[in-house]
Amino acid sequence: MDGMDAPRWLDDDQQRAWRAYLRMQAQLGAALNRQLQAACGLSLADYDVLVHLTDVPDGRLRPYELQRALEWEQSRLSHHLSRMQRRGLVERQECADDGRGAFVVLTEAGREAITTAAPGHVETVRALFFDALGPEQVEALRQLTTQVLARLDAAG
Amino acid sequence: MDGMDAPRWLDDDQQRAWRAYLRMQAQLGAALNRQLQAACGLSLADYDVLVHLTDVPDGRLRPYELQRALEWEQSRLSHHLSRMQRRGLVERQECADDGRGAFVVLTEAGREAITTAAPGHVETVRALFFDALGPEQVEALRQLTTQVLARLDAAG
DNA sequence: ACGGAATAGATGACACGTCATATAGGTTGG
DNA sequence: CCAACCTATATGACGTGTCATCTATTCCGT
Repeated sequence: MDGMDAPRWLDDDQQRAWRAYLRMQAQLGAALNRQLQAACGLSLADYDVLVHLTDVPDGRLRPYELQRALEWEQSRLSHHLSRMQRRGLVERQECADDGRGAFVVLTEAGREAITTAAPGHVETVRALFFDALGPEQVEALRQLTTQVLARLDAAG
Repeated sequence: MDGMDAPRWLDDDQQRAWRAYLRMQAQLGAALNRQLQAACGLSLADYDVLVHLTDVPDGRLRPYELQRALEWEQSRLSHHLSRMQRRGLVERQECADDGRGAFVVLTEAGREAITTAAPGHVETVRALFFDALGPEQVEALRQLTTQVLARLDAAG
């Protein structure tokens, strides 16, 4: 799959685009993380977990459902839930239907954290990202990322 | 800076674009990391460090220069260099001019690793990313990421 | 009913990142 | 000259991510 013979490099336009993308990706992620951390002590990962739990009746999901929704590795989720449990953001419950299974449940503290966090986070995403772009650019980005995702899915 | 009153949510187009971006960002990064790891036991971070060292005469830089080039936190670089040193990819040398200072030097193993890794890595970037896009899309991406970067720099 | 395969989840080891702090050497105004 | 300060770098603690592996169930074909 790799041992190529004549390495085709990226052309100048591709280089520029790639570098800019990598820089933006790193800085944007860092900025969003800092904002969330400062505003309410959550990480982006915490935020994503809490959003998914909030979106569901009873704030309660099987870990494997959460895993598929987040597209995380199983052990990443398991470790992360342990840490969030330690901080009181979620709880684990046994699952009556399936002896192997469990439930992750949003606690009151968890629900409050995400409720507090969401407006500021969305505002930051807008301020740092969408406010810099016109609607055509947003559409172009959606289109282009979707195409790359299709490619990634195809590659497995 | 955050405690907004009436939270303005993202509109549907923005939501779609944002979700697609986050998904692509995560999956692309993971795929590139896996490829590098499988092909030559390097991480993306290793790769970036080695590229910068390769681009310079003697393969030798002061850590603070490397830090600014990579836009990494200082302690991240220091820790990472320690790990790379342990694996024999770089060495540390004392700096005669400045008693506090040091040099990071590419070892032979380091130079060989990056030489081996680069073609496959570039090929993967092309295969997973640029092959999915037309030239106008590449230009649109460059433009859009550059605008966001300007915004991020301004927010500092 | 049973034995093997698949599924749900947890865990330990270890790489990676960040924050706060430590150390030591330069720089400079008085 | 030297005290206050700034710069270069390292480190320890701790949160995060991955891989390999372990356990307990459930499922399924015979």
